[in-house]
Amino acid sequence: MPSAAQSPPPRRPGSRPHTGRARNEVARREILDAAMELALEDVSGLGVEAIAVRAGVGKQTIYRWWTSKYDVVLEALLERVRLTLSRTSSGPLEKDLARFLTETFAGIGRPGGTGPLLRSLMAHAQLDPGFARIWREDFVAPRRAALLEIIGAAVGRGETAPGLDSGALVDLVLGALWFRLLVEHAPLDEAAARSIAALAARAVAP
Amino acid sequence: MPSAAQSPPPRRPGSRPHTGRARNEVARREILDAAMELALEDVSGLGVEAIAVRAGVGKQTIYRWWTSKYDVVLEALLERVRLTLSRTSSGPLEKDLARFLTETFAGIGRPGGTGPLLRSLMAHAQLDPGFARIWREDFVAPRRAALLEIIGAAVGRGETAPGLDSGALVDLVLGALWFRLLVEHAPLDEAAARSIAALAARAVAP
Amino acid sequence: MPSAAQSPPPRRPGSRPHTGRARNEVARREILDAAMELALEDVSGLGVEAIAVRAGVGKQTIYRWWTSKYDVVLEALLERVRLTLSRTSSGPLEKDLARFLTETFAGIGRPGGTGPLLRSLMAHAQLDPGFARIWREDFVAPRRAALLEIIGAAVGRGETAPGLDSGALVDLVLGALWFRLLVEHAPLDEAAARSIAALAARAVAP
Amino acid sequence: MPSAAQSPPPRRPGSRPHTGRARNEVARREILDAAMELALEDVSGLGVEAIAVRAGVGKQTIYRWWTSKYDVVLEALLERVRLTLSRTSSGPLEKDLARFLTETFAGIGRPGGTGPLLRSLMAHAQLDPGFARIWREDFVAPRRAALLEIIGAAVGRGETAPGLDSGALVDLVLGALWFRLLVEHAPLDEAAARSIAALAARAVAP
DNA sequence: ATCTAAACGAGACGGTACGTCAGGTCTTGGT
DNA sequence: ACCAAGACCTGACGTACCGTCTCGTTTAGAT
Repeated sequence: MPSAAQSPPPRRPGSRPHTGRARNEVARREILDAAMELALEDVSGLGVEAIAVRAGVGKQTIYRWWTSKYDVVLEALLERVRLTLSRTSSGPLEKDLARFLTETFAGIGRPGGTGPLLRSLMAHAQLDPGFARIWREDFVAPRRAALLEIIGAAVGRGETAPGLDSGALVDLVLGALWFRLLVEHAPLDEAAARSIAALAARAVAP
Repeated sequence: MPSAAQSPPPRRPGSRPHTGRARNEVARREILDAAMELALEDVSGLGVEAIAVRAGVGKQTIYRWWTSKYDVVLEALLERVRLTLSRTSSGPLEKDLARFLTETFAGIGRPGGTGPLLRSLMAHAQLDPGFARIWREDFVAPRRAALLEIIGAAVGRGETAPGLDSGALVDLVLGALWFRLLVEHAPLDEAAARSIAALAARAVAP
Repeated sequence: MPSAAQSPPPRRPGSRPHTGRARNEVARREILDAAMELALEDVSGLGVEAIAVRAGVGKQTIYRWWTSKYDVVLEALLERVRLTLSRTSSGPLEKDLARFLTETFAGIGRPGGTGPLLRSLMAHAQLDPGFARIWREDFVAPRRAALLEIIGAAVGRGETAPGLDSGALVDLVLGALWFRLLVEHAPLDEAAARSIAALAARAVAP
Repeated sequence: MPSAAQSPPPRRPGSRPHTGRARNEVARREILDAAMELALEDVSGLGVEAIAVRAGVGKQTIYRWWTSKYDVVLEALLERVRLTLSRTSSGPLEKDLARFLTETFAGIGRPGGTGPLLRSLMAHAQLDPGFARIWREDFVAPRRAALLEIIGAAVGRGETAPGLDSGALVDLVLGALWFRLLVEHAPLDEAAARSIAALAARAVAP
């Protein structure tokens, strides 16, 4: 089940302006909301059929605009967390990292939080290369970029040793986060955030 | 599809010595081998039916001893990598870590390596809580333990700062590994191993 | 495996005119034809899977409209023999009965005839009360009615003694037919038809 | 699932008198009793596994002596009804027939009677030619013979017309019985017995 | 005001894999 | 050699969900 593009289907710009009935924005909203609701209630109960029924929509209306249920959920997720990325980096690095992680953990771990959803999407990315691409580019990459920005600011403030491999550091931090989320061998609480932030800060200290 | 226990079903030791036909060890081997073969060839083409056919075995014989195809593959994987864990830690820490990561990356990335299989199992653990448990306990935990041992040796050699949160460090290192494996945004090569090892070693240096 | 209703699922007439894709009549035909073919070739090789494959149809499409393979075959049989019932009764009774039996025996005994199929359906009716009902009502009852009509005509012509229990006579005649078909201790040939017709005619003669 | 021989497995008479442990007659009884119990309780719940469990016996012990569960049940049935055949024929024919039918109907229709069992065996005979043979020879044939004897006595008493096809008459009578048992469109009560007997007697009257 | 192409709710369709079930055979260790 | 237990192979079953394909209806923009 390859998945390739997201929401708006490819429409060559120069073709014809438009004809026929316009897309029903209400249906789009209903679908996204239904998908997110179902995902938060019980990820395993998420299916195109279920989304369609809850949204009061035909299955084809979903397949017309998305290539799979995961594309739907990802789009819903992206809308929901669009403004969540706090990029303020007032320094020092350890504090910025701790804040970043604490905020992220909060959004994930809160009851009704996005944790199960994120896990499910990451899981699907392992099975569907097409989805893996948009998952990587639209969800993971921005979060890596946000962390890179925080680290870059620290570099600018001269808080770091020279020759730092920022990319690797980002992977250490985000990796720890995801690893704990996916394996559930340790909690994602504030203590964890502080521990990880402290280690990461020490790793780059001059 | 909940998954709970692994291969040998719970048989209280004191109950009865045994009666009836004994388990066919050949069949067990054939099943595990078939599962591993199929998984390495094409993880997505892995199904109970396919395993049964290739192993020359009835489906029921698989369901009698395992709860899902993932239990089978996990057991096969565990047998295959049982002795892979190199726990030698001659120090210094950075070198030990680099070796650990390099070896691990090699087993994963080699053509015909276990990378796709690991990804698929990690993915399934997100969907099946029962499998998640045995995955965590039988596969992930031993690898965390191996790393903890390496770090513990470094502590013993006095290479580390006091007050180190070893668990968090393990999660940074393994997390980075898994994060790159799952998201595929960066290669798992020797340079990556060295980068990660260097950062980790710095993070704990006194 | 209870079986309850036949082909068209109950749709209350006043509810809704219809929505969604209409039933595919071609598929219906293919299924019935495939079922009948398979049944005539080898009743024991009849299975939902086989029907589906030969009809070029998904199994679900069969289960959507019928409750079991026997419902399918019965419907196919009913279509095939719909007009087989010769109800002409020119008298005298013995001749009419002989003709009725001869024709029936021919349809049953002919190579590629419905004999094995009828036996299989009668057998299944013993195991599935739901199927027994439609079998009785849709297949057996019409044949009893046809015989009753023949006998009724003879009564009208004054060929019979008063106080005749027509139902019992029908059961004697059809019973003899089925008994021989099911037990196979004696042939179903024209001589048999004449013997049975003669005895039945004598039984009701004034 | 062809079924061929009944209880005692083919043992060439001249071979060896006997060696090894003797057949466990208790097990045989337990098996037959368990089979009959299950058959009378709920024919559909009858299976080799179930019989074995209730008899406290291994499945193999059943398959060693019988070829299928139906052979078992048939043997149990034959033991149970061995002496049921009342062959007294004091005349006149109509009365003898009525008595024969009434007694048979009673054994079948009584709650806990053999009706469902007979139906199930007749059904199985349609699916298994091997069983059909022993069913015909060991169960049906004796009952036909009993009726033939009754009719033969009537012939001897000069109650019948010349040129009577006794076989056909038997099939009319037993056929009516079986037809009503298998299709259940009419009761098997005393009135039915009298109706059938009356018609049959008239059919052969001089 | 009409025409027309597209979107829509509904739901039937072909397909794949699943997990279950019963039948009949084979093997173990004990009697 | 028999037995109870129970693992084994086989093959069909009925279910679930997927993604596609009609239906007949609705709606917006072009004419």
